[in-house]
This record gives sequence, C-alpha cells and structure tokens, in this order.
Amino acid sequence: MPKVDNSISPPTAQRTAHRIDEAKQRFQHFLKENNLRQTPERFAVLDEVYAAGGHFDADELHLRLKIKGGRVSRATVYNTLDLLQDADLVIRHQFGQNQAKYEPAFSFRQHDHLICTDCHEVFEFCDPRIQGIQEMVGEVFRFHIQSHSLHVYGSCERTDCPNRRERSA
Amino acid sequence: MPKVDNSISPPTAQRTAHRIDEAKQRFQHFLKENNLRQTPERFAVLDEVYAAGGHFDADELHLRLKIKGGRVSRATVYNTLDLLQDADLVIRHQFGQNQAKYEPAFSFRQHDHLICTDCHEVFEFCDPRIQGIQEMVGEVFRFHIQSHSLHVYGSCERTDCPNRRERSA
DNA sequence: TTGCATGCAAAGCGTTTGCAGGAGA
DNA sequence: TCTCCTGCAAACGCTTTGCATGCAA
Repeated sequence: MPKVDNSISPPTAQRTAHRIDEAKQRFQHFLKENNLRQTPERFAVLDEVYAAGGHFDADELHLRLKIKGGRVSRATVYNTLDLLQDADLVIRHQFGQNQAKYEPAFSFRQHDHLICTDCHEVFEFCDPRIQGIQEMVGEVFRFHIQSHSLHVYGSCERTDCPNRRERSA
Repeated sequence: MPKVDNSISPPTAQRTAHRIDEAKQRFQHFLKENNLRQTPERFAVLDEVYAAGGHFDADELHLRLKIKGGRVSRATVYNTLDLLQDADLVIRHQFGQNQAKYEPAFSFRQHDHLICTDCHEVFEFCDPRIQGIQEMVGEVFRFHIQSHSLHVYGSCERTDCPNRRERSA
C-alpha cells in the first residue's frame, strides 16, 4: 500500500470563489501593512492567478490578462507576482532551465511535483516522508529550513497517455 | 538518531586522479560511439570539471580554463557540458532562477542538496527515503521515473557560520 | 580532403530596470 | 499634492546560434 497520495481533488466553482475572496482579503491586508498601493492592476493579476488555478508562467498570465481586455504590462505582472510571493499567495517553482512556473498558494495542501519530460506537464503528489527528511537535514546541518522543492522527472508508461500528445510538437 | 547522512568524505588527490582517468576513458568511448571528434578543447573541459570537483557554473569553468592559459570559448564550454551530460559525466542542477550549477557525476554516491539562502552555498546530504518516494510516485502515476531533484532551502542557525561571510555582499 | 568543431560576436529568451507620465492616498 | 505605480522599451544575464576558419579523421 503506497503512502504516496495523488488524491488532490479539483476545486469546485464555489470553492474557487471563496479562495479568491480569501486571497483578496489577505492581499489587501498585506498591501496596507507594507504601505503599498491598492491598484486595479494588482488585483487583476491576483484574480487571474486564482481564477485559472493550476501552474502557469509569467507570460501565460500576461497573455490571459491581455485577452480579458486588461492592459497590464509584463513589468507589472512580474512586479505583482513578486508581491504575491512575499504575501505567501503564490509559490514560484523552477522546473528547469527557462521553465519557471507559479501556482496559487492557497492550495489544498503542501505537495510536490512530478514532471513529464516528454510534454512538461506537471502532476502533484504528497508524501509525508519529505517533512521528516527536511527536519532531519535541518538538525544535522544546523540550518533553519525555510522550504524545499522535490521534483521527480519521468515519462508515462502508458502508450495512450494524454500527456504524450505534444510529444511530436 | 537521524537517518540523514552528511558524511560525504572529500576526495584524496589519488582518488581524484583515478576519477579523471576513468572519466576520460568513458568520454573517449562516448565520443567514438557517437562519431564525435576528440578535440583538445573537449578534454580540457573534462579535466577542469574533474580537477576542481565541487559545484560550479558554466562561467566559472570558462574563467578557470582561461586562467590556466587555455583558450576555450564559452560556446565550446556549453557545448562540451552538454556532451558530458549525455555521457553521464556531469550532472546539471537548477538551484534557482539564473543559478544553474554543474557537478562531476562520478560522485561517491547519489545525494541531494541543501542550499543556503544567504550566500547560495551548497551542501550535500543523503537520505534513503527519497528512493522509496521516487519509486512509489512512479507506481502511483504509472511513470517511468528518470531522476529527481530535492533541494532544501534554509539558513544556518549558528551566528559564526562560515557561509554567512558573504551575507553583506 | 572532408565536414565536424571551434571562436567570436550577435541573437535569443525570460526577467529586470530606467524613465516619463498617471493615479492612489 | 506627493509619491508610488505603471507602461514602454531598453538593458540584463545566461545560453544558444550563425558564420567563417581550423583541425580531427
């Protein structure tokens, strides 16, 4: 019986809306705390981050904002993503060379990533043992541990795997 | 009693020499196999990679080669590092945004990395539990697992920690 | 002799920065 | 009003590419 858990359920529309509200409040609070301005651009970025949910990169986000009619510049997208990181509202992952991705931080729980080397699709999993490893490393090296990133790379075994679709591309 | 192991012993001069020989043979074999040319530049890069040992980035390596009087271009350094990766003679790690580092692959054993967020120094550790996690993730998602990277980030607890020296820089 | 490998410099890519204009507070 | 924030474009750092020359086979 594997301890690895891949039962991260997808969000319902209701839960998504609630998450956005929660995130918005937290961002407002963060901006006020730090004497930063509440601009429409910043909230547009936050909305888009939480509306879409999954993993995305900065340029994807910029494009989505453009399509929705907003006129938020690339610089502002990057700037706001930094703020959201500081506010613990998004997490940044470096999946490889020139493959930085972000995801909303109000996730259902802490998780790690499995990346398909064929199509770069990202899956999530949880394993409680990682917490233990992290704690022990901190003890042994006398480090104050802030975070970890575990990326497992591989390719799907099933020939009909949907994430093979982009293989030829 | 922690299972985490940080007893990776440093190489002796003798062992280093042996490792270089082994690596050189393997590289020769690899080049022949793939109908690639055995150029002095390629072996100069290999030598320098194994002579220094630890983690390094492409530009550091290029600089070291320049200092030693060689005239290997940046392009060739990158090209050769790619070949060495294909030959399983170096491993590339992406420790963060614009922080790609390489290390010789004939290491003493498989290990993961602890990165100081103050000075970016990299420490190595081993934990057998990671192997188990990797296998289970492969099973659950039906993936053929190729590799993993576990990076733990934190800062040292001791005020006299040597890796704080660059903190002000 | 043949064509792969090299050095150089220019281009590429994602990200950051500088600056003038615009809008929160 | 007074800054901070924004958009734009140019700069940035690392890496890759194009092209003429050089050298391994």
